[in-house]
This record gives sequence, C-alpha cells and structure tokens, in this order.
Amino acid sequence: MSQRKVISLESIRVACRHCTLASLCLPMGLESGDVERLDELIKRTRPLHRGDLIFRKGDRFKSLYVVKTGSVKTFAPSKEGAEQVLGFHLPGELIGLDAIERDTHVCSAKVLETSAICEIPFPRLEELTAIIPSLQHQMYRLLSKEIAHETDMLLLLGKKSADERLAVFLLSISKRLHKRGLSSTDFYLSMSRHEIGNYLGLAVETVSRIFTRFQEEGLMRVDRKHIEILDVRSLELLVGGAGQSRRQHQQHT
Amino acid sequence: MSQRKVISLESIRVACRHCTLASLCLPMGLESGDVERLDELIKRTRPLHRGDLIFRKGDRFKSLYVVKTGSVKTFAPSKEGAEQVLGFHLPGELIGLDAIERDTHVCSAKVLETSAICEIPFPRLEELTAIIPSLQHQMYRLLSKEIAHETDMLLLLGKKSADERLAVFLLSISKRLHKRGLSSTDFYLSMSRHEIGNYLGLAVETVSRIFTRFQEEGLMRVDRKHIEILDVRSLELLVGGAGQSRRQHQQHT
DNA sequence: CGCGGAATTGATGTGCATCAACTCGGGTGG
DNA sequence: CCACCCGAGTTGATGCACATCAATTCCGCG
Repeated sequence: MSQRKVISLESIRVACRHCTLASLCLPMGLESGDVERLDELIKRTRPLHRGDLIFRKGDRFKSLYVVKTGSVKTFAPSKEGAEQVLGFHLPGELIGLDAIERDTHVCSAKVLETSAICEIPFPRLEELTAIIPSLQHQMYRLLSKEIAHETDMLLLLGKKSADERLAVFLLSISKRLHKRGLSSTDFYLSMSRHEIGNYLGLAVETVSRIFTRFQEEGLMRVDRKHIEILDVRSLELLVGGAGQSRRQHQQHT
Repeated sequence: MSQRKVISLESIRVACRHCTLASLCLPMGLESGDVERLDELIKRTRPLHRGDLIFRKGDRFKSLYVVKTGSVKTFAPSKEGAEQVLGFHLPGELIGLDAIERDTHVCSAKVLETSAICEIPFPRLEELTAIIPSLQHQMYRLLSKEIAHETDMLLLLGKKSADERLAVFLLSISKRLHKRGLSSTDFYLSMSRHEIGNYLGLAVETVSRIFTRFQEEGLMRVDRKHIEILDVRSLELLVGGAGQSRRQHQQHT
C-alpha cells in the first residue's frame, strides 16, 4: 500500500510537470537538459480550496503561477467591495504576467474550486530565459498572446451585444477545455452567474435570462452550473456578427 | 547652408535615438556600450503622413515600432469596414507587441498626422535581450505594462459610464503628453470624434454631447480639435467613482 | 428542517444608440 | 477671391437594450 502511494504521488508530480511545461513550451522543442532545468525551478503547492487567494493586489511580485487543475479568477478589487472580474483561468493557463512591470500584483487571484497551482519564481525564470533563447522567445510569445487576448476582450466589451458576449464566453470556455483534452460540449462552470456578468459587463439577471433563452432556442442545455452545448455552429454564427452588434458605425480617413 | 542642414539632420538623429531609447530603457541604466548596440539596430523611416499605414493586419511580423513624433491609431479592421479602434499611440510609445505570438500582425496601424516612426527589427532585438539581462527585463516590463494597461481598459469598457470614459480618455492623453514634456492642459486631438467614440465604445453623438456639457460645466474648453483642460481635479473625481458608474453590483465568495 | 444566498422571472426605468436635420469649416475650382 | 460643396461635428427627438427594482423559487448546507 505504501509503495502504491509513492507511485501515485510520483505520477502526480509527472503530470504536474507535463502540464506546466506544456503551457510554457507549447510548440517549441527545448533540449531535454533545458527542460530539466526549467522543471527544477517549478514549485508545487498543496491544493488550494474555493475562496483561497493565490495573491492579492498590492502583493510584492515574486512568481508566476500556472493552474494545474481547477480554476481561478483574477479580479481588481476596489475599496467599496465593487470589483471587476478580469479573467477566468483554466488548467494550463499562466497568471501574474501583469505584475512584472511594477514589481507588484495589480490584481488579486482567487481559486474558484479546489485547485492545484504551480509556482514559478520569476527571477529564476528570467535567468533561465537569458540562457535559453527558445525559452526567451516562448516567454515573449506568452506575454504577447496575453495582450492579443485582452485586445479581443476590448472589442467584445466595446461593441458586442449581450447575446454575443455570452456566446463568446461559452465558446471560449469550450475551446480552452477542449485544448486540455476535456469535453468541449459538456462541462461545469465553476464561477457564479454574478461573476460571469461582472466579467462580461452585464447584470446577473441578463446572464440568467440569456441562458434560459439560449436553452429555449436549443443552443444549449443549462442546469445550474452544468452546461451542455448543443449547437456550436449557431453560437459561432451569433459571434460572427450575423446578429446585430450594437454601435457599428463605420470609419474612413 | 548645406553645413547647417547636416547639423540639423544629425540633431534629429540624436533626438530620435534619445526618444526611442527612453521608451525602452526608462528607469534602468544600461552600459553605454549596450546603448550603442541597441541604438545601432534601430532604423529610421522617412516621415509618414496622415492615413499612411505602418503595418496592416495579417502582415508578417518583422519589427516593433516606436512613435517618435505625431500619433498613431491601431485598429482591428473587419470585412465590412466596421472596425474597432484599439488604441492611440503618442510619442515614445511602442506598437506591435501583440504580433509576437502569431508572428503576424493582429491589427493595423495608421498614422493620424505627419509622424516620425522608428523601426526595431524584432529578431535582432531578441538577440540583444538575450545578451543584456537588464534589457531583457525591460522588455518583460514593457510587455507586462501593456497587459496591465489593457486590463484598465477592460474595466473602463465594462463598468464605466460615458462621462467617466471621456474623463479617463482626456486624462490619459493629458498625462502621456505631460510625460513627454508637452502641455498637459492644452493640446490638439489628432483623432476624429468618430475614432474617439469607437475607441471608447460610444457613439459619435455621445462624445460630442459630453464634450459640450463638460465645457458648459467649466471642466474644459473645446474648439474643434483644440482642447484645454480647465479643471483636472473635477475630471479626476469623475473618474474616481464619485459619479455613478453603471452596473456596480457587489461580489462575495 | 429551515435558513440564506444564488438563480430565475417579471415589471419598470434609463443611458445611450439611433435617426434626422442642421451648422460649420476647409478645401477646391472657377 | 469668392461661391460652392462635402464631410465633420453639433443638436434635438425618439427608441431600445439592458440595468434596476421587486418578488419568488431553488438548492446547498448546517
């Protein structure tokens, strides 16, 4: 029994490595020696539980974090308790990149369900990227990807209707789960309606109403936090702009 | 006369170097030898004119660009001509960071007025950052700053009223000009009302109305593209949240 | 079993988009 | 140098998408 336990722990370690590395080194093959070195600097943390904070706004920036399992939300808290949800982070995703500039976290991160989080001390990562060019490039790509993603969100919040926002949200979750080898059509949302609305710039009630309408229209099935996507195609059409976005003035110059 | 011209060109070169370097190396002192090397890879381009494109969406990514003088807008064009303005870029600011990931530009950049733009070939910059640790760190900071900034915009578009958006916009322009040693209270907007509205997720008419109201309230003076900020304090209060933002549900968990 | 927060559903209000008409300024050509 | 024109900007009237308010139901949890 005790031997079995050891093996099991080891397999978790390996899974963790694999998961963390994958997000950092997606398409580029690193030398196996380099992988070793990268792997050494990654710290595992014991599992965190719903509501636990990974870091909070104002904390000194020390590390980046990778979601291994579970899910995390990042948000910018303001004094009066009104907060803006900045993003939801699924397995394989990296958080804390926005803290590099000021050497201070500019948002807080809270786990939404029991989650495993890996910590990557940034100074050591930086040393390593200076030695391994392909890793440096990978870091630039990761940061750049984050910028491009936020840009998409700007478009979403600036120009899209409530329907489109929800459709984008659902498809985004779906795609990201799929990338991790999980079902893209049947999943559980770990965040509340409230958090979804906050994230998308919508009221809770609007989110709720649109979910039920999508269900009536046969696009999806909703039961509490359990979601089944029934008609991906139609959702994609919704997003594409077949539907009427708000504010679609033209431009020239 | 010809000698005078040479001197003048040289001073422009120096100014260009200084400006470009400043944005890359703000707070950290690089070795002067390193500065030389960095400087060598920066290409000058002849001045561009209103409407000229620096790059367009889909172009192969080769370089980053620094605005030396003038101003630039970045935008994501869609087939039907409806576009989303993603940002306005003033002297000293860097554009193209979102292209690193896909090795392709994901937005287009157009100059709004006669502008001088410097080009920084990215592969060569990357080589250099691998050799100069403080430059690498600076690059990480720049990318991180961009992410943090987009995050602020998310909050703006997701939660703020039209008044707040305009106030944030004006203060942002004001601060950025000030950083460059220009007047923070008296300036010309190089972009149209249309572009401002598009950027902020508002209709042209709304922008226009609020500008006139701000003027009536003594916050600023507006004449065509000429802006004078009269009451910075009140604008800042508007942003702070004294005014009623939309959608300020609370959150818990 | 009963409490409390989350979610749904309905009724009402409003901020801003949209439509429409007008003005202004700047460029162009006669 | 002036008359014309055309796009940018302003101003007013109207409509609608979504917020907000209010009431109810649902589910998880002690």
